[in-house]
Amino acid sequence: MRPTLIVAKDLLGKYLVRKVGHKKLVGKIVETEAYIGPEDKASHAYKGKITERNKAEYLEGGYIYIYLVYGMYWQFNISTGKAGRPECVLIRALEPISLTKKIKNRSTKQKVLCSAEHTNVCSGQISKIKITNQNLKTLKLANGPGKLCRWMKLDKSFYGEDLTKSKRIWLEQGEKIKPSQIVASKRIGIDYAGPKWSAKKWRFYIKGNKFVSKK
DNA sequence: GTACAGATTGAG
DNA sequence: TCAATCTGTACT
Repeated sequence: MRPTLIVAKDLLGKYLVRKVGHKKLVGKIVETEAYIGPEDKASHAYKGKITERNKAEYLEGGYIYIYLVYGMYWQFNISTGKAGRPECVLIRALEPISLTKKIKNRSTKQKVLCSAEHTNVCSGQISKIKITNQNLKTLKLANGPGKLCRWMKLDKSFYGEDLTKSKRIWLEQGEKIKPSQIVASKRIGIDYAGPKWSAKKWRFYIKGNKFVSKK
């Protein structure tokens, strides 16, 4: 079983695929955070706490731990480590891949304002397109942990599901991210855990990617 | 039983 | 800057 911090970095560039009806939503993982309980004060499993809400965090690696925050947003986590060890990786942002075909058709008449490239894997084809500022706005559907769950229609019904066996959500290899492209920084919104834990650079994102959540 | 903060977001 | 909205936890 691989260490959680390694998994958090390896997940960058992978494609998260969600099947809704006959349609597939595909998003490239561009931002993650590691939570390593029971030592980690920012973890829901701090001091080995187990509740109905967080018990999926104790599952062996590869299961879905999903929960509600602020009464309205779902947070999508993947459990890591051995069974009984409360460790997980929070997926914080996705770059929408499956939408670019639509965008591509529309962008032909628009001036290219942004030089960022975007990979299109619709219909199994891979091609690069230019992103305009307007397209960028349209594409920012999953640049935050709550937003990506809304986009992919993820909720409590996925609680404890095996990501390696599910027919409605799974991971694909995606793109190889070089270590030099990975930025490590402080985790977001956990200052209550105190300086020792909030200072840990356990948030990882792809350098320069336009779909990383703000800050 | 009641009070309250929280791994967020978007509108004003 | 703040409201929306709900669950676990720590109190009374």
